[in-house]
Amino acid sequence: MPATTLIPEAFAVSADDPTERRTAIFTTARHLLETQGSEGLTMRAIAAEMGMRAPSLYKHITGKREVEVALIAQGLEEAGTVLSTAVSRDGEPLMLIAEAYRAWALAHPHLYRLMNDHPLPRLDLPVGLEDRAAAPLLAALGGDVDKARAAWAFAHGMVTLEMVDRFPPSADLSAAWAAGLQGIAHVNTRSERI
Amino acid sequence: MPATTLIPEAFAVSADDPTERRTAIFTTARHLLETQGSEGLTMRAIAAEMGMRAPSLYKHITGKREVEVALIAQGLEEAGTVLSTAVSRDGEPLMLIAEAYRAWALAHPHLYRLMNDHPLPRLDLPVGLEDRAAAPLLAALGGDVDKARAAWAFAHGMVTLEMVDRFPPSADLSAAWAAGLQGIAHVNTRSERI
DNA sequence: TTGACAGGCTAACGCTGTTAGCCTAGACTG
DNA sequence: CAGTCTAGGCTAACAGCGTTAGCCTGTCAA
Repeated sequence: MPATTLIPEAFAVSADDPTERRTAIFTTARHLLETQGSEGLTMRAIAAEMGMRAPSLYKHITGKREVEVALIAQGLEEAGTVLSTAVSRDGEPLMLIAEAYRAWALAHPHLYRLMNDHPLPRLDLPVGLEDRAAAPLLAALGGDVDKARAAWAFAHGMVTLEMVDRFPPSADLSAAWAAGLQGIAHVNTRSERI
Repeated sequence: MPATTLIPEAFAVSADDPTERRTAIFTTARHLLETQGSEGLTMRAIAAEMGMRAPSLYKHITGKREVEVALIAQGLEEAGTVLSTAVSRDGEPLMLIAEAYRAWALAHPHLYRLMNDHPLPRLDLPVGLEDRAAAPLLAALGGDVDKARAAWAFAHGMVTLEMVDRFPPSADLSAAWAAGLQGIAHVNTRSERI
């Protein structure tokens, strides 16, 4: 339903473009998720925020899952960008990545959980998106995938445990981060495996 | 309602003890959680499994949260025991703990998630339970709390990422575990902080 | 002018946790 | 022994969830 069929649909983003309503749904959903958490992300709430009723959303999307997948893709995109930007600054790449990872996760805890608490909808995600988000970390560790996985798991663990308030208020988290990152960065993975 | 008031309630665990029905509810809930996951853990399902209706459960418990808290306490207790037992075997304590942690988590993924995806209900948990579960790891790292937190976060991250199928099937997880644990065990936390 | 249809709407279904209120069998008391 | 109390079942119902069916209306094309 572009105004004119001369313009291919993919480029016909105009005021009454059908994808605009979808985008608005995703934007509203993102706002709800960030401000109210996953419990506040309901179809009725999205619709209400847009001045309509929940069933009408289904004229534009197939279901709630599609909204979640869109937010997950958004999150991966943003996280990848944030990490790429981080390594371009002055300092030790691994530390810069870790700081950026933690900061982004804690700034968007609900989105982070939505992204990481369940298997990725890989079939519905842009190809390469997952790898793109992981690339800076892998590069910072010299392409050592074992170290990269260990560092990722460590960061993910630190962030999620912090989110669920699992460390005592007195805990020196900087020290824990340092212990984990330095250890993983400096260990000789080759010799360990012989 | 003990048969005789001569016996203090806390010790009057008999066939018609009111706590028995509660225990049965928790046992049923545990079974449902393990076999069907958290989605299968519904009040109606628990009741059905016990041959009754959901509202009747509320004669014995205050709500679903109490069931969850009981399962979380159960899980912490079991995990603590498993880790304590692990270090008593032959081998490097940290490795033994890691293997036991991973094995237990993967054997009870739904319970593990229930325990770790949200803040602990500390006020409703037996005192010392949390510390008891953490003690073996802290001991294995010579009482270094920073290393212990790092190792815990690493293990938690590895396990949760594995659970949500985040590593490619080709990933050598043993190598990633080794990289993380060796690194954290051998890093000099003191010098890092100066 | 007429027909198609995009995109709203209401009603409703089955699910969730939970509450209110009823009923009955057994136990305890006068 | 009769009467009362109550533990512990029950049904009905509520609000909220995602979702579907079916209706209606304004806009646009032929």
